[in-house]
Amino acid sequence: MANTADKSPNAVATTRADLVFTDLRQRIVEGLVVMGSKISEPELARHYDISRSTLRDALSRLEGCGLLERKANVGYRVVTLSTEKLLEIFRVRESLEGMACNLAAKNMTAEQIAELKSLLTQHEQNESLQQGEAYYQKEGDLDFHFKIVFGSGNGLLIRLLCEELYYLVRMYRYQFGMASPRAKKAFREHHNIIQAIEDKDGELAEILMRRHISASRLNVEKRMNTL
Amino acid sequence: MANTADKSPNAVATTRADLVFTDLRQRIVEGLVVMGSKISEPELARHYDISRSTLRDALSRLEGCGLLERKANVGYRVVTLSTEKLLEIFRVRESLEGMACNLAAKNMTAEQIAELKSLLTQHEQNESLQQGEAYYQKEGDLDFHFKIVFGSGNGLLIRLLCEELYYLVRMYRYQFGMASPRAKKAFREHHNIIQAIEDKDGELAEILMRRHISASRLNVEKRMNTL
DNA sequence: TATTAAATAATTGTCGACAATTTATTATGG
DNA sequence: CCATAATAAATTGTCGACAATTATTTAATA
Repeated sequence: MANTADKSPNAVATTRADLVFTDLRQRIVEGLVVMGSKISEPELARHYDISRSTLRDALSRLEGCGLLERKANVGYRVVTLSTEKLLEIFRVRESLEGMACNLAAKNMTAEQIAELKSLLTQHEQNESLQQGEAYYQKEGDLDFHFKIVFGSGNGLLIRLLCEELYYLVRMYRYQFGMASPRAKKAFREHHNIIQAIEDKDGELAEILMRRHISASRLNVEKRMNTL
Repeated sequence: MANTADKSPNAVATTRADLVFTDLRQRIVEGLVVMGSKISEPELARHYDISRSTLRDALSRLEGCGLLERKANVGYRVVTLSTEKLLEIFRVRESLEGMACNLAAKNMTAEQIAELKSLLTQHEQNESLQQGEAYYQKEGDLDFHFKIVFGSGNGLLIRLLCEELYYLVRMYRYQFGMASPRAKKAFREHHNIIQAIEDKDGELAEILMRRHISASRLNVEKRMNTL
C-alpha cells in the first residue's frame, strides 16, 4: 500500500542496477537530487558503492523514463521542469487518459469498478478534513487515475502513463506543490467519471476525463498568466 | 530525404554506441534481426566489433524505444509483434495524433501548412500509378503524420510519437506488409485534415485524424476476424 | 585588465576480465 | 523410457582501468 506504482511483475528488484534505478527515481521525483543538476557518475557510483557500469545501466533507464537527459560526451542531467513542459504533459494526459477512460468503460470488470468506487469514497472520507492539498500530495489522485488506466487493458497505454508520465507528474507535485483549489470539484468529477464507466458509456467517460484534466491545465495556465 | 526521422539535433552520431543504436534500430525495423529472437550480446558485439559495454549502451536505448525487451539475468529479446499489440498502438495513435492535429491547427505556420500541402500533392502524383502499397511501404504516409506531429509544437508528443511509436509502426509495415485497400481514401482524408488545419478548426482536425486512424484499425480488426 | 592560448584536471566513452546466474548437457534413479 | 539431479557451458551482471573528450586552470599576449 505504500507506493502505488511498481511495475506489476518487476515488484522485486533482483539486480543492483534495478535497486539503484528505483531508488534514484524516487530521489529525483522527490527533489533530493536537484532538478536540472548534473549527474556526476563517479560521485553517484561512490554514493551507492557500485561501479560506473552498473550505475550507467540505471541511468540509461532513467533517461528512458524522461527523468534524465543525456548529451554525448557530456553526461546526464536531471530534467528541468518548466511550466511549458507541465502544460505539454497535461495535453498528452488529456488525450491518453481520455482514451484510457473510453476503453475502461468497455473493459473494466464489475469488481474493478467496485474497487475504484471504494477507493474514491475511502479517499473522500480519510481526507475530507485535510483539505485539498493532501489529496494531491499524497497521490490519492494519481491512484485513481492509475486504476482507470489499468482498467483500460491497453498495455501500451499503461506503459506510457504509469511507467513514464506519472513519475514526471509526481515530480511536479513534489517540487512545485500542487495545492489546488480544485479538490472538492475533483472528487465530484471523479464520481461522474466512474458513473459513466459503470454505464459503459465510453464516449461520455472520455469526454469527462478530458475535461477533468483540461480543468487542471487551465488552472495552471491561469496562475501562470497572473504571475 | 533518405530517412524521415532523425532526432533534430542528434542527426550526426558522435559515439560508437550511437552508431550501433541507429543501425540496429533500422535492422530491427526491417526485420533483419528477426522479431522475437534473443539478442546474444557476445555475438552482436563481435558483429559490430565493439565491446559489450558499448553494445549494452545501445541496447538499453533500444529498450526505451520499445523495440527490445529485457528480463533480468536473461537478456534482451526483440519485441514480438502481434495483432493485439498493433491494435493497442492504433488506439494510442488515435488519441495522441488526434491531439497533435488539434494543436497543429492552432500552432502551424502558413509556411508549414504550405509544406504539408506540397508534400501531399507530391506524393499523390509520384505514386498515383503504383497503387496503394507503395505509399505505405515507402513511408510517405508516415511523413505526412510526422509533419503534423511536428507542427503541434508539443515536444512530449513529438518524442512519444516520432521517436518511439513510429518505429514500431514502421516495423509492422515492413514485416506484416500493410497492403491496404485504403490508399485512395487515405489521400482524401489527408486532404480534409489539411483543410481543417488551414481553417484553424482544431476540433474538426482532431476528429478527422481520429477517424482516419480509426479506419485503419477497423481495417485490421476486420481482416483479423476473417482469418 | 581582458582575451586568447596552452596545460592540466576531471569526466565520459570504451575495453577486457571475473563473478553470479541461467541454460544446456550429462548422469542417475525410478 | 521418462523424470529428476548433478555437472558443464554459456550468458548476463559487475568491476576496475585506460583512452578520448570536455571542462577548468594557468600562462601569455595585446
